[in-house]
Amino acid sequence: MKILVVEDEHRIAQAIKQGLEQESYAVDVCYDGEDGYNTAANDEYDVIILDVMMPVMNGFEVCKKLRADGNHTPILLLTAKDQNRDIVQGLDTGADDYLAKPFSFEVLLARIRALLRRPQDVFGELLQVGDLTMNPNSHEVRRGEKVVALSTKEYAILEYLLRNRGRVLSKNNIMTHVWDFDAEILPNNIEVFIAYLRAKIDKPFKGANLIQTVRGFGYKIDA
Amino acid sequence: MKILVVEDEHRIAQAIKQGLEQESYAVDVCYDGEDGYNTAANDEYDVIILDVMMPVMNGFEVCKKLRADGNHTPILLLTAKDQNRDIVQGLDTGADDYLAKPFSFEVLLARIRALLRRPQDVFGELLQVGDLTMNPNSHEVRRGEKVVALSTKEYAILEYLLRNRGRVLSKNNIMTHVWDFDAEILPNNIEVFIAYLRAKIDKPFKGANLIQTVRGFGYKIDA
DNA sequence: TCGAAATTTTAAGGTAACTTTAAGACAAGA
DNA sequence: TCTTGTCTTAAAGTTACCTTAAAATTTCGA
Repeated sequence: MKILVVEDEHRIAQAIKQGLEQESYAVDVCYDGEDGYNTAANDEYDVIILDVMMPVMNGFEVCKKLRADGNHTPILLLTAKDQNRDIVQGLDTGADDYLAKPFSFEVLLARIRALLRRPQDVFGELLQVGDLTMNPNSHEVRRGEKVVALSTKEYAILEYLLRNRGRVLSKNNIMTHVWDFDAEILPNNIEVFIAYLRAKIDKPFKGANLIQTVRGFGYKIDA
Repeated sequence: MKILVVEDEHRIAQAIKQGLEQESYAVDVCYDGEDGYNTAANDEYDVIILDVMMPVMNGFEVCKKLRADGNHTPILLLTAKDQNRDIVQGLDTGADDYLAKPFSFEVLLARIRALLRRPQDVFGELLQVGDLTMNPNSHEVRRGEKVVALSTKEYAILEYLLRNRGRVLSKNNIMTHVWDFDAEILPNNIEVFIAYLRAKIDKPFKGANLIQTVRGFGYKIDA
């Protein structure tokens, strides 16, 4: 899967590139609209991520031009928080989805997955460990038969753990994947959320505790 | 991408095979569980599609046996519509996803794509000496079948030894590699940790002692 | 738009696990 | 046998994590 990121802020562009590559996507980066347009026109990508505010040629223009060329690659627009009224315009230019900055990496990943998924895939994939299941489409989490209600952050952390089943994830990993790029939180915050998750998906059930602490390194989920 | 289909109903098996081949997957087919297990065990596949209801050996058994072998290939179970309550059991055996019959081909394709998107390298790297293994991703250390729990420092020292298998490492080497630059510890501290490690990975087991003292020089690990 | 409820964040105290130190016993080599 | 390096043991010191609760923030319905 090949993704093109067009974003003039190097720090953000690099963070996205690095994160996506860790998810084993192939990522190319362009730092302005014109370069982005040329790259997108010459190469085939599975998804294009376009920042709106950019020098030389903004995201809307790039998007419009690509569509005019008959290019149907799914496009995800990145907008600043207070540009919400521009979104309608953005989608009018032929973009498929948008995301307001700042956003967490997990949310970005989820949107990309959604764009890559075909419309027929109504039920989607199922993430599971032992008798714990998560349906990313319906957002439903179950332990055995019982449905478990999770808050946004709880859900995001659990999803991240499940998508890396068996692997130890540091608090830093969790922080950079679940929180906004520029968020600054205490490590203790992660501990608190892990405790919340355990209280909901482990403690009330007889079976093995799925969320495991690996002292000095982080946490992992495994049966 | 290579896919194994294990399904006793020839009509369905052939339909799946044909459809997947049109999507340019390489497809092998087995018509019963035992044959399926043997094929999966001998060949490397990217995804295994397993019918649950099968003669000789059912899908659950095949799945369980493959996982017991340490095979982590993504497995998609096919269940009959009214077997939903078996699903929990199915996922407990280590399957990654399931699909209730009858299903559309598009849904099957989407699920396969989802499975292929998963990070596969979670169980990739494995450090090994004799029957001692360390998985840096899951942080799991085993001697034979037995999982061994190590503290942070114990783990770090063992990892350093394993990455330099057969080479003699001085206490100073270990100190500078495992501790902070400015840490000041006694050489005796290393001896203590080596003793802890031996107590956990050598003493309780019949086989050869893996951690060896080289008097005057340091320690090495070797079979 | 306001207020209540839910969620997220911060903070502090407790605890078990881990690390370090120290001192005496032991073993190998001269 | 003596010296020196290593091993063992236990106690003291430290740290990472967990728990709890209150403060801050966000969400959402009236």
